[in-house]
Amino acid sequence: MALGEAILVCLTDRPMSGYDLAKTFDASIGFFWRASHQQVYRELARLRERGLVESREIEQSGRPNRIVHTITKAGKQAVKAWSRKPVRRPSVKDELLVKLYALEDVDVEVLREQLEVRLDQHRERLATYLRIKDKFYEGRNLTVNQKGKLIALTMGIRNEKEFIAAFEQAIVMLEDIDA
Amino acid sequence: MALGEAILVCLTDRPMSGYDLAKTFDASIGFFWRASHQQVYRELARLRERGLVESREIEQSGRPNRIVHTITKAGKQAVKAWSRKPVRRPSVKDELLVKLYALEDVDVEVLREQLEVRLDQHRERLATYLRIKDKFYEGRNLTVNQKGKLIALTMGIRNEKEFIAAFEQAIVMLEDIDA
DNA sequence: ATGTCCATGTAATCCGTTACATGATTAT
DNA sequence: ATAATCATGTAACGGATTACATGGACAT
Repeated sequence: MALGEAILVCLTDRPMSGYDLAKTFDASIGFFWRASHQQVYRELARLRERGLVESREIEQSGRPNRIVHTITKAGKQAVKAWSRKPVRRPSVKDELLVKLYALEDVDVEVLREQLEVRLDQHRERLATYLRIKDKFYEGRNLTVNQKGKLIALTMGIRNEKEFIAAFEQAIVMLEDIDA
Repeated sequence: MALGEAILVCLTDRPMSGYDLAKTFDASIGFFWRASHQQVYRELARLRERGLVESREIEQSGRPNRIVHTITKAGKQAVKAWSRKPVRRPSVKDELLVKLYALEDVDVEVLREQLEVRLDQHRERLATYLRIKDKFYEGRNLTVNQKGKLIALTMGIRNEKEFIAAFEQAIVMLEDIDA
C-alpha cells in the first residue's frame, strides 16, 4: 500500500472527493505516482475502514452528490510512519527500450514512429511542468510545503529534458544503422 | 501481456530454461523490464499453452533436470506483431518523489538518508552498465542485434547519469531549505 | 444529435510480490 | 557448519487495468 499514503498526502492539503482525487492522480501527484479512478475509489474504501479518512456526503442539486474525504489524526500519523519506511526502487518497465533491445526482431520503421510519439509525449509533459513552475512557483515566497513540491517538479523537469535528448539520440543511432 | 513478449525476445537469442530466463530478467533485459522467477515460470506455462514456445526436459545427473524452452514460428510471428502495436507509456511510480512532494508531512532527516541510498543505487547501476559496454560493445564490429542492445544500453547510461545529477541537486535543495 | 464534464461505483481479469517448498552440489 | 548456487515450481494475496454501468448538465 503506497497508493493509500499518496491519497493521504493529497488529503493533507485539503479534503477532497474521489473525483477530485482521481483528477489529482492524473496530474500533479500523478506525475510521480499514477492511479486510475477505480483504484482511487477502492483505496478510499479501505482507508475509511481503517479509520485513516472520514467521509461525508454533500448534497448537490442537478448533479450527483459529492462524497468528501478528510484525513484523520490516525491518517496523519500513518503518513509520518510511512515516510520513515525505506522506499522501494521504482519498477522499470518500458516496452520501447525492450523493442530497441530486440531490434533485430521488430519492425524498425514502426519503431522509429513510436520513438517520435514518445518524444512528443515528453515534450508536452515538459511544457506542462514549465507552465506550472512559472505560474505557481516562479518569483514567489514559498512555504516549506511548496518548496518540497518545487523540488519534485524540478526533478520532473530535468527528467523530461533528459528523456527528450536521449530519445533524439536513439533516433539518430537508429538512422546510422540503416546507413 | 508484455512480459510474454519480453520472454520471447530472450528466447530468440537462444533456447533457455526458466532459471536462465529468471536470471536474464534480473540483469540485461531486466534493466528495461524487470520480472521475478515466479512470474517467468507462470508466463512460460501460458506461452506453452498458446504454442509460442516448445519445452523439453533435459536429463542431468546430480542436479535437477533442466526444462529448456524454444521459441516457435508462431512465437516469432507474435513478436513481430507485438512490435507493431503502440507502446504504453511507462508507469511512473516513485515513492521518493512522492515524499519530496509531501515534504511538510515527512521526516526530513530520514528522507535525506533515503535520497543518499537511491543515489548509491544509481551509481552502482551506472558502473554495471559501463562495465558491460566496455566488455561487450567497445571497439568491436557489431551485428544489428548488438547495435540495438547498445542503443538501449546507451539510453540506460544516460539515464543513470541524469538520475545521479538530479538526486544530488535534490539533496542540495533540501539543505537550502534547512538553512 | 454528439460529445464532454460531473460523479459515483462494480466486476472480471491480469500482473506482481511474498512466502512456502524441495533437494543435491559446491565453496568458505 | 553455513551459505550460496542450481533448478523447479505452487499458493495466497494484493495491485493495476479494462470494461461495464448510470444519469443529468451543458456546449457545439
